Amino acid sequence: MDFRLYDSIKKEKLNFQPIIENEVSIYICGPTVYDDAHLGHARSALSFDLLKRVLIYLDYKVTLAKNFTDIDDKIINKLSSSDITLEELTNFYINRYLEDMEAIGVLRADIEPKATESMEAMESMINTLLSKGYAYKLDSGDIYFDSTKDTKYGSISNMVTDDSDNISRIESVDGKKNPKDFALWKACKDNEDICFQSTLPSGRPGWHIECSAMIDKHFSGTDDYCIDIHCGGADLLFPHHENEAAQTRCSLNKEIAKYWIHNGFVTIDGEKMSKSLGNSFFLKDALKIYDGELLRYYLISINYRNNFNFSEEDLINSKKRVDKLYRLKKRLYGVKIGKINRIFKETLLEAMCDDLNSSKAMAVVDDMISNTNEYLDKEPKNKALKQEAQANIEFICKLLGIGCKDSIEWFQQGVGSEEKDKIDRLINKRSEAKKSRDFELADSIREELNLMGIAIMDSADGTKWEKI
RNA sequence: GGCGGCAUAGCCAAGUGGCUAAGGCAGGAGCCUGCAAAGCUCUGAUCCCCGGUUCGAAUCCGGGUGCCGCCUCCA
Repeated sequence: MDFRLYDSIKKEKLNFQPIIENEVSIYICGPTVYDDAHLGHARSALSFDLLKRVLIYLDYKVTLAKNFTDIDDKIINKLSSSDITLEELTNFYINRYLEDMEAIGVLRADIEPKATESMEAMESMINTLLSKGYAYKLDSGDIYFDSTKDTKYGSISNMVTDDSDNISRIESVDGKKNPKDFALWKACKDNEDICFQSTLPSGRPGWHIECSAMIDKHFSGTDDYCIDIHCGGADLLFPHHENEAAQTRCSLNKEIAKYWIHNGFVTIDGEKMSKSLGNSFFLKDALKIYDGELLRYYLISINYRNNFNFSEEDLINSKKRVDKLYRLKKRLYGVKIGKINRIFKETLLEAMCDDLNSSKAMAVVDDMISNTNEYLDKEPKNKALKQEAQANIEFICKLLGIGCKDSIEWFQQGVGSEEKDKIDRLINKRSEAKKSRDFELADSIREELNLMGIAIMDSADGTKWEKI
């Protein structure tokens, strides 16, 4: 099955052809770890999690790296107002990030490089750029990349304008040759700076060099490309990815990646979620209210390239949709996993192979759910059908990361054991009332449960309940 | 100012030249049910506006309008 993905540099859907047969190398620009992950981080991680899952099902040997930027001005700023060390701070947020991502079902990366553990690789790349004349050192010790020396600079973002207004918006640095030049290395300004010692002046790396160096360190690639797919948020396209590409091209004489994919933003009230706007919705806060799998479902319900306008109302509507999957799963409770429906599997995979069309994939899932329910309405005891449906749901879980939980627990989240006992007692009481045709009492018990936030539904195998 | 993206039913959202424009939520009707709920069935849009290309366009081109993003750290 062909896998097509939209390359955001070439701006077209391409048939994926790995640089090395049967293998896929993926690099994702990960977070700068100075604060908790927000929904934007979640969406980015989820988009590329789907990418990894699909490629695994296409039988590729996937190696996915996602870095942690653990040295950066923002981290240093945060450090100045506390007593902890850089490592303590960044480890704290790395762990928080990993916990949050696990809660929404993001598979761990195969490689999780940290900038501070890649200093030699950065030093080496900067020295190469200096010796080849692509970089220059200022009196301050800062080292800059000379963007005019790279003839392909601008090929990633198409941002090679030199209008005066643009120039005025870039922080002026004495000695910087061109407005688009960027720092490869920042020398220490005073004793309070966090500095790394090497053959370079005492200092710390610029942001862009990290990714180029880490990719070179962890992937061997081919003569033409370092890796297959480079991923990141759309906001990284310029200047970050342009600069990464330039550094790699000029130091290693090859392109950093064959394909580039970028996820759209999460917006709130139509505006991009960001620290500066103060409209961040932290994942950990969302997880206090909503189940991780529900957040996952909601965030992948539209295609990864679109902007995603977050709304709690839409999230709650998504819950109703996931509930349908779990009601079917509940209907199959205790049935063994059988043989998957081949057409369903292919249709679902095919949707995902079309540039990760998760929206279409969910329509395929919905179709499977209603078909299965329809057949089960007619033949409630068809065991083979139930086993097949179990297998279908198992596949949905593996490919999309949805429907993986226990169906009873899904509907009983947040209900304590004491409350469960009470619910069971009331349901028993109601069943007896029903048996003696005392519908008035039965209905009043149902109303009582309703007020407790519990919905009940009578079925052939007894009364079931759900937390509303 | 430069570069880029988006505009599809009340809402969310697929769709990248061609059968009746996916799917979900909400709404309406029905089946089922003691009544409900759940489940199932049926039910809604000519795709922001104008012009063009084409036998044929939501889909391509040109011009508008509106919204968003990048150009400074950002997933």
